[in-house]
Amino acid sequence: MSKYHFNDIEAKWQKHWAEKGTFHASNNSDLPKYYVLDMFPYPSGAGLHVGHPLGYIASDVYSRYKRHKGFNVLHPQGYDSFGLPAEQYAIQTGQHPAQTTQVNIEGGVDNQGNRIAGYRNQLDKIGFSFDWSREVRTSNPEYYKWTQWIFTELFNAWYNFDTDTSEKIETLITLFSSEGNTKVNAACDEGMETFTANDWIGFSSEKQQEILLGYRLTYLAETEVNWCPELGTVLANDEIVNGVSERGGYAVIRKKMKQWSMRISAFAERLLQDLDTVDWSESIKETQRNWIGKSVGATVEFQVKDHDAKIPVFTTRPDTIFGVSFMTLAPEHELVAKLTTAAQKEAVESYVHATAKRSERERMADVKTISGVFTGAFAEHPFTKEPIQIWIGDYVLAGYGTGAVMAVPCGDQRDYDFAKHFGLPIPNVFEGVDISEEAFTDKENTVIANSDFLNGLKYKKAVKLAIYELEKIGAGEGKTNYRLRDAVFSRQRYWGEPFPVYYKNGMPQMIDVAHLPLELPKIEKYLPTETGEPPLGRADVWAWDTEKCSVVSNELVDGKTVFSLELNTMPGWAGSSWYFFRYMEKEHRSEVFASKEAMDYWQNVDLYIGGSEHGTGHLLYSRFWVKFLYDLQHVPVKEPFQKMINQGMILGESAFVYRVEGQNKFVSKGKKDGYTIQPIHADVSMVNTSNELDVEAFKNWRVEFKDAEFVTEEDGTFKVSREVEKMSKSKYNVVNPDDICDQYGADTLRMYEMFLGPLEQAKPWNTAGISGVHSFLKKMWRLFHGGPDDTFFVSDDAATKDNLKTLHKTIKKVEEDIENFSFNTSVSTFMIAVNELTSQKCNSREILESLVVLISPYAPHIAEELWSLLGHEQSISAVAFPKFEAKHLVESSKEYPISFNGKMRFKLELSLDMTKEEIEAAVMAHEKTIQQLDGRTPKKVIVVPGKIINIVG
RNA sequence: GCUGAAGUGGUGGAAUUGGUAGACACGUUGGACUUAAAAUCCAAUGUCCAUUAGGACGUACGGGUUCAAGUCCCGUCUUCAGUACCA
Repeated sequence: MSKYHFNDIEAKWQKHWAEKGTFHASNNSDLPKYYVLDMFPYPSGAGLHVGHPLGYIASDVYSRYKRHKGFNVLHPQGYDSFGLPAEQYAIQTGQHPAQTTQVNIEGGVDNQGNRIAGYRNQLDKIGFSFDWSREVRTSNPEYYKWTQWIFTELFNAWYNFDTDTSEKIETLITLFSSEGNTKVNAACDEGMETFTANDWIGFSSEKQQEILLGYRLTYLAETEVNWCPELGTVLANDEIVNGVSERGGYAVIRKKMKQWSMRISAFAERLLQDLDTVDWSESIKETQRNWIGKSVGATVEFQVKDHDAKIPVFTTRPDTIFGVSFMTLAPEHELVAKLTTAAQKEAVESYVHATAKRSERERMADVKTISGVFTGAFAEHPFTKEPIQIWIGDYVLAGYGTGAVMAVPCGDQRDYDFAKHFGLPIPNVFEGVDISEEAFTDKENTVIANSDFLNGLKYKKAVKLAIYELEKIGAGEGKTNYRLRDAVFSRQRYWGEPFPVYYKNGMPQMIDVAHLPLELPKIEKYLPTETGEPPLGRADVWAWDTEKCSVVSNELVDGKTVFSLELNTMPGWAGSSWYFFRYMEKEHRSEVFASKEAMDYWQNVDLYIGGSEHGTGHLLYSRFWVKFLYDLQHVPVKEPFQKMINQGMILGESAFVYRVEGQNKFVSKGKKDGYTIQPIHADVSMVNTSNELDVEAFKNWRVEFKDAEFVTEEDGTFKVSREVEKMSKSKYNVVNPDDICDQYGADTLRMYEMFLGPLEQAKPWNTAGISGVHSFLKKMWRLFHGGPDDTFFVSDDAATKDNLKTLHKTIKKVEEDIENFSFNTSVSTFMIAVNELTSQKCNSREILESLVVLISPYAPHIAEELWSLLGHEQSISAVAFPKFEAKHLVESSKEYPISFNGKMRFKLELSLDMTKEEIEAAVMAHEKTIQQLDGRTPKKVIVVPGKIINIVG
């Protein structure tokens, strides 16, 4: 073989790696461990486009590099295989989602006759060093058994704020029976009643269960949820974008439903603090901080006049307490109905009704409009005892803080606007500040005035004293508030994990791990039932027999030993919140979710690569579960992902043809002037690298284009215009990696994706540019094929000085680049190395062997092939990375740039042994210097040995 | 509005600590080889002026620090991403 037959080479080595299990990681190795993880994909029927593998290629380069560096590398892959598309496909076609999912992963033909390549086949073509023996699919019962188990563990736990850990529910029960709940500092539902030990012992079992539910880390509660009627399910906050569903863009309304929730809010402070312990980008940490939304301030209680009620509010500005001139409640606030006077009743009710009717989106759309109604009631200022009007207004959100605010118009712009609009007083509590135009919100320059004991104090001191005084009179206390809400965990869907829950007398009961997994039942249709129950409501065999410990027919439900099972399923993020532990275990997967030995060895993910779009969902939920599992000593780590890199999106270059408005006529890009045109997408596969459209193919693309007229350029070609957009099927700009592999090879694809630009940056894909990388690989191949008739040839002669210099500068640069995830620049470095070695006519074994190892993380197939041609029998994958030796880069002279006033004018080769004075003398004596100076005497000469010479004057 | 990131040739991008701006590629132009094509190779390619020698300008814009600024400082603009009546 003398030509570079990449297709043969790549198929050969991919087969070899699979057969030999080359990349299977060992769970007991003396080598240091390194765990590299990709965010696992949802296997959609559309298959991979060239944007998807970018992160996988980067992580694969790093994994292979780490193996060369002597690490035992775990680099697994799997599928986040529960999800909406498979279910919607099931609704349309009746095909079971499990079947669709399998075809999408393994390839085949779906029941609509579409040929599906299959994720696994597509991934295999790219030559990843994944350890497939540890594959995970979240929809496999063997896997979701443990997702269900974690759910039951959360159910059987509570959060103790005194020790700041999750504890077993038994410890809480013990506390309740010995001292009631008055001293317990736990995360619990709002408005939890207080009781003594005697009360507790006297409660019925149902009552006790109900109370415990208010403390459990996953709990059932009537909550106001984001209901999406089109999708027929509730959505979590992070599944809603701009007030509509992230998937499909459907309207979302507020609705009260009984739902499972996760008490993630208990972990808010730890989720925030531990961000400092991980090596993530500042922007993604910031996204998480915003989402957690910590704010420090105080709660203040306002006594309502003539009522036995207090209204608690949260404020970050207790220092402005004397600036309160009214209060505003959210229209949904529970006290509204009670407080409203008869005179205001009608106005208040119509306002409440009107806001309830508006969707989230409408409410967001006009934040500018100020609206509100006076309730007629008054509260009392805690210090001055002055009466304060109580209003309602939709600028106050029911879901944040206490759903009520103390309005300080002089210090808050929204309160200010509200006061101006309704003619309410605006007292000024700031010294020397003009508030006739707008509120004064700056904290730094605050000096408090007109505020009794706070007068003359600056912000920080005033806050402290205000809280102290509030606590003294029992009207408030210091308090930290978080924006992070508990996460709704129920979905009214079929294709998700069933809850391991049955109901006895209306109270939820967990199924013991010994009887898990609780597998999804078979149903005929994947739609909600006619009575509005979730799809599982259609199952006939969906009841739990507590004696047989198995699922039985619904007909057997008797309320004594056989009970109804939960009809909701878990959300998409359940399975992805712990999958990184599952990969660690390969031996006893049905017995444990991951063994202690495996977890002690692998610890956490050293490098996690994936998109930044999971900043608030997946990354927050998995951190929460890991902290919980850590508290119960199920896992040895507090954080799942030590270092994270977020790869940028690869964008597509869409092709547009211009259609003349109202006619079946298209004009080429250069001819469009004078026409009223409308751009439409053409499939990029019909356009060549010079932007010429294959007109015949275009005519055949759509029936309506068959007889279209085409106005071409002078040379007869028809040109499209290009625009960079997100890669998507609907924009006809998708490039399939399979095609690139067939045409140029996986090694070319891998190197080109790395060469495109910095990993974390968004960048457009341009197939035309791939030829540069491809010719580079061919050129490298030729370096090893300098024998007669281009046969393989390397010599055992000693390497020249130049050869060694090229090699070692390459080792140094490539090593630094990989460590810094600067993969694009190392591809350039390889090109420079091969260009140099080619012109040096290098065929030295010593040099070429090292070169092959250097490049093998990037282009593993060609590296394996050349390695075996060099006479090695073992795979190159574990060969030691070449060692950099600085001695080969030592220079005796330097070509100095000579600048005049900072501008480089000429270069001069000088010995590096020379002193500053000698250099200066040599430069000043040079004829070009004399010519440049033109008789002037320089004011100053800067000599930086080894760097530069600058002559000033 | 707030937060974060970024603005460099026709294009993707490089310049890791202030020290030769535009590495490495794509594209374009010209040439070699070939009956031809493909493949390969060679040369040119920031803009402007100049026949050459050479010169002026040049890293979003305006200032500043420095012998020297894409890089540091101040101000402005633009783009992208996240988030938003958060009290």
